[in-house]
Amino acid sequence: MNVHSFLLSLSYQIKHMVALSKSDIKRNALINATIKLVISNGFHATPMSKIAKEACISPGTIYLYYKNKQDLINNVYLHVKQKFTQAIFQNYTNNTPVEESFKIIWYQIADYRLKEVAEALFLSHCDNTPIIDDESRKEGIKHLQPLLDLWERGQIDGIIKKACPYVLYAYAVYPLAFLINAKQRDDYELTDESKEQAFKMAWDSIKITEHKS
Amino acid sequence: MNVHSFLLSLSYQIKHMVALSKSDIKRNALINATIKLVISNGFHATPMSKIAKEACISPGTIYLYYKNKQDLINNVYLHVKQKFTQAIFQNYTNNTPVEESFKIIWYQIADYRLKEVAEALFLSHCDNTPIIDDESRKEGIKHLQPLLDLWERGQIDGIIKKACPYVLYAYAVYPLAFLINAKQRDDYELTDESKEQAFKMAWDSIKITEHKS
DNA sequence: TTTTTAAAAATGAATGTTCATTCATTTTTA
DNA sequence: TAAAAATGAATGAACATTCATTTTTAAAAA
Repeated sequence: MNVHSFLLSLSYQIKHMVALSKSDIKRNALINATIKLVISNGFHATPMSKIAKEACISPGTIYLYYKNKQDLINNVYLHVKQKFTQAIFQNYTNNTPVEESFKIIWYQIADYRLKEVAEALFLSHCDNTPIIDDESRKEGIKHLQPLLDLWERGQIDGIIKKACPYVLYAYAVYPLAFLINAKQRDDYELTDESKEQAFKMAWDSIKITEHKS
Repeated sequence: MNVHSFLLSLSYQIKHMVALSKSDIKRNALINATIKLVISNGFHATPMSKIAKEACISPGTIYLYYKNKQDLINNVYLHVKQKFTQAIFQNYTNNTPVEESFKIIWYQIADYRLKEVAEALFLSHCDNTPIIDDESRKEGIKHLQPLLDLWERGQIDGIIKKACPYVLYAYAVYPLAFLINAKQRDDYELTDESKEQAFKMAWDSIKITEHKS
């Protein structure tokens, strides 16, 4: 590849990046503004005008991207949910032993929530509140399938308790949301050590306990 | 006790009940209306006029009982929180063995949430949302002290893991909130059997695992 | 017991503000 | 230079809160 064609392809790539960005930059700014304001004020207490200001665009522009306020929040929810599930399954392959797989996914969840605190709070907010349409909410749950499959595999192997996915999720994953919330609101600190401890507790709760013979 | 004095005391009691009720009936109607509407619409999407209508009083009357909308929600939150903690510790005495004590309290929590579904959803809503003032929120946490003390006792006895109260709470109590939410929203059913299973998972997560010798 | 009366409680229409959404105009793009 | 994108002031609806008026209460007087 000579210099000329390299520069040509580079300029094309940059142009293409910019072209992609055009509206995507705005869309991202909008999403982040929504998340930020919703977690600190609540959805209905956050005016569109403030979201617009935070995203450095005009209120009218929001309506070029989303039909209305409800459509905005549904889409932001789905976007975050997708990013979340994308992040947590990235290192997972389904031929790894169950406990190790679970550990990998669990740590991905913990690390995602610790890194993307705002998004984590936003998800908690949406999941405990009637602001999201039922349809979008159902859509958001689907993405967890690989984890449910993993649990089923564990159950077949006699490693994981025969509880339904809701119960397993409640003990193995949901507590993390509480810890992140506490970390934000109170003075609780989630160190590497307590993360390890929290994982052990998650695993202890869903694994089948071996009895002393 | 003769008939006369019986009737006298009865009329006194009724009068006293009615006397107590006067504003208490309204206050209760107001609280229940708020809970009902907040869990189905969210706080900021619930107008005072609707709360008033649901409680069968006039919008203006609310302001005789509460300073403003924020004051109303703070008070409802504290009221429910108090009722909750009152309910869950009612059979607890601190000279019962740790595991049994925990089981008693845990089942009280589960049963309260199953019976008072609206209140349970309301608490989830408030605890994951910025609608409650920090001050009221802090006030609401205090009431859990007996449970924290129990855990400390368990830690001293070497029965319960040496995790901080936040972590213990996240695994031993918080998952119940998820299960109740799921029960409401989805088709998940919480039977006596799965309740037992959930308790076992809660206990398995916080107890110290004995190693095979 | 019935009537009177002043205080307390409750009412709901009116007020002023906030906000979602629109659209005529301006700016940017290619 | 025409089409596309963005703007932000204007509109109308919704809502929290107020307060002049009405209703209820219960104690005092008849």
